[in-house]
Amino acid sequence: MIDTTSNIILPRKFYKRPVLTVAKELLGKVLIKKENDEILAGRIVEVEAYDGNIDQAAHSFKDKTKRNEVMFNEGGYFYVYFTYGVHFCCNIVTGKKDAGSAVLIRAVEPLEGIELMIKRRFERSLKSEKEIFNLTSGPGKVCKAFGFSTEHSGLDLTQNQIYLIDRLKLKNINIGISKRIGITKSAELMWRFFEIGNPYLSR
DNA sequence: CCACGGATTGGCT
DNA sequence: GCCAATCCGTGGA
Repeated sequence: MIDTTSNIILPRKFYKRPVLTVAKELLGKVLIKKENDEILAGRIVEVEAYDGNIDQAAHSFKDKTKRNEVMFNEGGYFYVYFTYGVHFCCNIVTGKKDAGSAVLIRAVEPLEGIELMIKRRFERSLKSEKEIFNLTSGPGKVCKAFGFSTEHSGLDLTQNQIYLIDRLKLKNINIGISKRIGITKSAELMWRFFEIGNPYLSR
């Protein structure tokens, strides 16, 4: 059980730093979504950085539009977009206002509200024990399990509906680095960060 | 106005 | 491993 009150809600200044710094430090932090009587929580284990200044794969690489405008906020806002006509992906906006940078949440380790996540994601119960590793192991899967959609895009992560916490018991994380998955532009950038050996990673 | 492709996933060959 | 699903932003005619 995660204690969501005595832990520290990540403050604005955490998010306003450069995207690569924030991306790496997001590993191990806990993503929380509070609903009426339910709390959903997952420990972030895989992320990718996107930076509109130099990164052609970022939605913010071109000018501000209705779709990408949230990416131009200052750090600490939630950016959710719809893709392939099927899936949502959620991001953490970083940097100063108009930086156009964000971190994609690619995978989390489910901690709390797991039954509700299973219900939303599979619309049935688990077929096997190991299916738990397929629950939140990809960006679209995380959004399905948590119920994130574009209606949540633009939410302030320093408020108490959707937010991140730093657990008091810190543990060293073995960080792996690779190219980002599923993109063709700026594909050479090594901007994917993950916890080596964690069983909840994507793919 | 139309055609195309995408920060994905799951099912079928 | 390949490919359909299925919406929407973008770019060219």
